[in-house]
Amino acid sequence: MTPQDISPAPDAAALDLSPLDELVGFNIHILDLLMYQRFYASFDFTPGTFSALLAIKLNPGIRHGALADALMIQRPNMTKLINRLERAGYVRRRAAKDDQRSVMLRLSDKGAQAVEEMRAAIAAHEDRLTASLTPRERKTLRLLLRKMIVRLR
Amino acid sequence: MTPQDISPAPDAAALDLSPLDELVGFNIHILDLLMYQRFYASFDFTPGTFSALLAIKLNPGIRHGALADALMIQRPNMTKLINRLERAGYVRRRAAKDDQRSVMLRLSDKGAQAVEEMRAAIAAHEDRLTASLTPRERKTLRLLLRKMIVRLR
DNA sequence: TATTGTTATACTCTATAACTATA
DNA sequence: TATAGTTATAGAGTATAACAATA
Repeated sequence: MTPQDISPAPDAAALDLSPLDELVGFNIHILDLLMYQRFYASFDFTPGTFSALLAIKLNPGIRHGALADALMIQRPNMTKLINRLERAGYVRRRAAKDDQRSVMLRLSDKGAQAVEEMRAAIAAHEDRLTASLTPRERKTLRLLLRKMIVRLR
Repeated sequence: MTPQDISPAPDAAALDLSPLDELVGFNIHILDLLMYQRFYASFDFTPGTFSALLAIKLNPGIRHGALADALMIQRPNMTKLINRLERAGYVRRRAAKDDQRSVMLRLSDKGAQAVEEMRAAIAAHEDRLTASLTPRERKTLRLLLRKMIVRLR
């Protein structure tokens, strides 16, 4: 009989995950899951819907493919997302004048209004989620995340 | 004809995503996707496999449910993961003496050896992924991520 | 009656290949 | 021949409900 057979199994509070906690990748993943849970609990639209609408608003005429690349969504999946947004009356498709293969995206008035309402709600939500950080820490976090993203893109 | 109809559609390099880039949640999600891509390109095991094996190694006798909670994997999905690891000869299940419903998990010798090999490879991988940060920045990033996680858990 | 783990199943998200129409 | 977007489909990951065994 080894000491392992005697010592009681650790409960959730006493778990040792320290080597995992030191991995940036593990923490990024856990935090992504936590933030998604909060998002879905707070809104009746998805993060993808919001970011697509906002990106189209900021970049009217953006090409379908450029939007997919920016949000890291594959083109076939972006097609389905845009289909939903078009059926909901938020987004309009138009063929590009200079390249008939390309699809240019823009918001309808209804879409523009919807995204502004979302933005206000998202800003308040973001404040709640980052409440454990000071404004300076929030800025530092965004900066470090951006630095890694730019390098890995 | 509005100015939007005239101005060329922005290309990928000229996209304005600044309001999204200021959201911690958006950056966390993009970085999680990027790090997953790199992980899958570098290893023939999944992040979930590695973190489960390491957590069991660090906490021999950990309960099935406690492991699921720690890694934020639902119990039915954890069952499938442990099934695979048990079939591969890495993990052993044993009923807890004090509660016959509970399943205690521990690594086989083969599992313990496998996870040590993974750890070395993962450490080198983590170094490459965070190469854009100084050691001090890496520490700051982990600290800020942990701070948010502890609050949101 | 509640909890642990499992089973069965459905659902979402994502990935791959093939197709069209343009270039 | 290559590219943009679409379609169809398959696969992985995840979520939900119900069940058996135990508390």
